Amino acid sequence: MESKTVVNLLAALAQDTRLAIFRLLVVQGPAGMTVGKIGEMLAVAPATLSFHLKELNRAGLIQARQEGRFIHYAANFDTMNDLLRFMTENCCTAASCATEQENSCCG
Amino acid sequence: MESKTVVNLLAALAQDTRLAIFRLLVVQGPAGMTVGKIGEMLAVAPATLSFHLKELNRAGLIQARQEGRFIHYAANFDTMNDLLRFMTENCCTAASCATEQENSCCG
DNA sequence: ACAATACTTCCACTAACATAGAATCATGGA
DNA sequence: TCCATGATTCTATGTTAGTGGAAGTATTGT
Repeated sequence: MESKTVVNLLAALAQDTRLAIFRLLVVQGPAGMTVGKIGEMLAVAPATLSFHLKELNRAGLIQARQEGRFIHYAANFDTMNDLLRFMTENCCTAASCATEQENSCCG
Repeated sequence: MESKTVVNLLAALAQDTRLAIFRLLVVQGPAGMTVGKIGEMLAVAPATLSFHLKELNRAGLIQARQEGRFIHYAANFDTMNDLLRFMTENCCTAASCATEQENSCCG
């Protein structure tokens, strides 16, 4: 995973509303949640919500699935897993920090 | 770990120069590295470097140690560990993602 | 005390981000 | 076809972040 990609992923999550959206979608699992429902749960205006969903989608952290006139967004666990692996390997590996290296959350 | 803290930590790392600084310091271990040396390695102007070091320090990701007229900055592994734990527990926990939950990089 | 070195703060500028009302697009039902 | 609904895009506005030259602070050696 490239350093530039990592920065984009971190930037995507480094915002209150977006982190909240992502955490919400993680709980929902692959089924995801409609834009309207997300907006309702988090009390975010449609335009603002759309903006943040676009950001998360662009980063690859969530993915859209159209169903009729509803759009379901779901967390992309693979991307999150890659990010966590990078962070663990590159940001937490030193003499003082080499006890347990084997991490992995989603296989 | 609070959600607001997490956003601050992610924001601190979501920048090319800062991620590079942190990764560099992680490799150096507790001994850390002087500001001058960091600037030399990454080719960053003094004022810019100082700005980013301040940001990382404010987030709690690095810590300063004065030695004579040199200031050594070292990665704060505890903070990084807490962040990784939060991310694993809150951003990667769903039906489709509950295989191995036990992660931890620095004890 | 003076000069040199190591960093930081100040400042001004530019670019990027966040927000939301209004307009628009797309889908499904009457 | 027309309308209602779900979601996005357009547009405007305010805020925050990143950059680096110049000036300031702190420490060491002479």
